[in-house]
Amino acid sequence: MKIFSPDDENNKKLVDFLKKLGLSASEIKTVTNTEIEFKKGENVCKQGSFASYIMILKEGWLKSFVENIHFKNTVFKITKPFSIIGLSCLYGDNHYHFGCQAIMQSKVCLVERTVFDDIIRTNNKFASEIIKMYSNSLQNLYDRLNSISNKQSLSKVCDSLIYLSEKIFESDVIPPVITRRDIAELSGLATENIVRILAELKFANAISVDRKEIIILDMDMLKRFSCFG
Amino acid sequence: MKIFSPDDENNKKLVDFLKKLGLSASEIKTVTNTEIEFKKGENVCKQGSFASYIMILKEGWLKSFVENIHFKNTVFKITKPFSIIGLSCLYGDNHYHFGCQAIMQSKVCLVERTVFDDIIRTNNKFASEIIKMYSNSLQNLYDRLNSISNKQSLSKVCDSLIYLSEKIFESDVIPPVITRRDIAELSGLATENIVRILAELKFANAISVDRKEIIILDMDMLKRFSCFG
DNA sequence: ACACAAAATTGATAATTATCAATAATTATT
DNA sequence: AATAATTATTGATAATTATCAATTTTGTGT
Repeated sequence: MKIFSPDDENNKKLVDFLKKLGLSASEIKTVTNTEIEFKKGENVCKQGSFASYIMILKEGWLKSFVENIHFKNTVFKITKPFSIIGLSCLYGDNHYHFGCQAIMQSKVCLVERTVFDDIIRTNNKFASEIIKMYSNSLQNLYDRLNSISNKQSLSKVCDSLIYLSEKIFESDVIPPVITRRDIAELSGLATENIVRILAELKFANAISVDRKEIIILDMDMLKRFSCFG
Repeated sequence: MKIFSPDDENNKKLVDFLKKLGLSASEIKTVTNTEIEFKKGENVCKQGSFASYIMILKEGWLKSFVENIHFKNTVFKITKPFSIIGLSCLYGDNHYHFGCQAIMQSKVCLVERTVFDDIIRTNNKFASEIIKMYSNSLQNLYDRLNSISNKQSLSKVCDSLIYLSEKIFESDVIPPVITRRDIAELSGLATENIVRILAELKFANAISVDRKEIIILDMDMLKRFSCFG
């Protein structure tokens, strides 16, 4: 799978994405006006800080997480192009309730919250598409919460692998951009446990591992482990 | 605080609530048309089942949770009148990703998903209010996830008490309708732990306990414990 | 008020997962 | 290509929380 596309091709894809959401040419211009680049590891937004922007990921990969004061993170979403980040801040208490970090070099369009809000209020089709995203975000969060809160470590890791494969990369291959630590944070476990459980899954022929790349060989097995709890 | 109101007063409050969301008189009639009563402990919706309805809680109290196959539940929300349940099912895969149960006798208005969707598409003010609810739901879920995934038991219980006091009952008093088990499910812990931790908090004079009623005496202390992780 | 059922409580123990420490492998930098 | 820095891996141990069993308290229905 291609993780990186040249800029012009990427621009076109972004515009296509926004068109499908029902934005007009001028609205597209507005929301793609400000583009910021983030290096791997940089914070895209910081939990607790004032939420000025809604963001659109144009290029690269991000992870979104909740963090406690001891900097233990739980990742609830891996974000691929083209996705909108920060919808939960559109209304409410105006602060980010999560943090977001680039897991590789990424480009993000910043849209002022008020601008985004104006478009929603005047563009019905767009509002409707945004509501779909909210629905999906909630469903994803329920699934993550269920995995992290109600299951044991093997099932949690299987859930993370299924999530990455089916929802994010849409491939049997989970590329090296995802580290053991990312999987740990996604599963709510310590990194050392991930290593051990991946070794078990490899031994059971459910996955193969080549350096940091993970290939899912037996999705049914992962799903059985996931269900077992 | 009053948990139960006579029917006529309640009808008026429900209509007021819906008016504030921007619904017209005829729309209000549509969404309050079908009213169902649930006994304490009854399922209002079942995780995994087909999502036909969006629901409006008219009277009583509900808890929403994610459940695994061994019936271990994690509660992520206590619902009071007047709240909308099931917005996450408005689009997406058409199944409930959570379960919902009455924790006391409750009355719920059922609104067909398609009907709800139609109103959103035609009523801008309502759509905007619904988006606010989505934002709040996401923010609440991030907070719950952070508590359940990143903290230790004392902090988790404090978070649950703070949530119940500030967001749900808007009072220092957490009434007996909330059981030890509810707090356990809300905190992602076993009931026995809740008993022990409540005893600790009582000993520290952070709360007082009279049978099932919990009174918060020192909210600052709870918040310090919550932050500590 | 009585009997039954449900919920809360307490103590003891087991299971699970995190942490720590040390090393190996991989990736990034000069 | 060499070196530094990060990430992955392994084993041993500690900490946390769940589970189990027994008892008490509280709530419900007749």
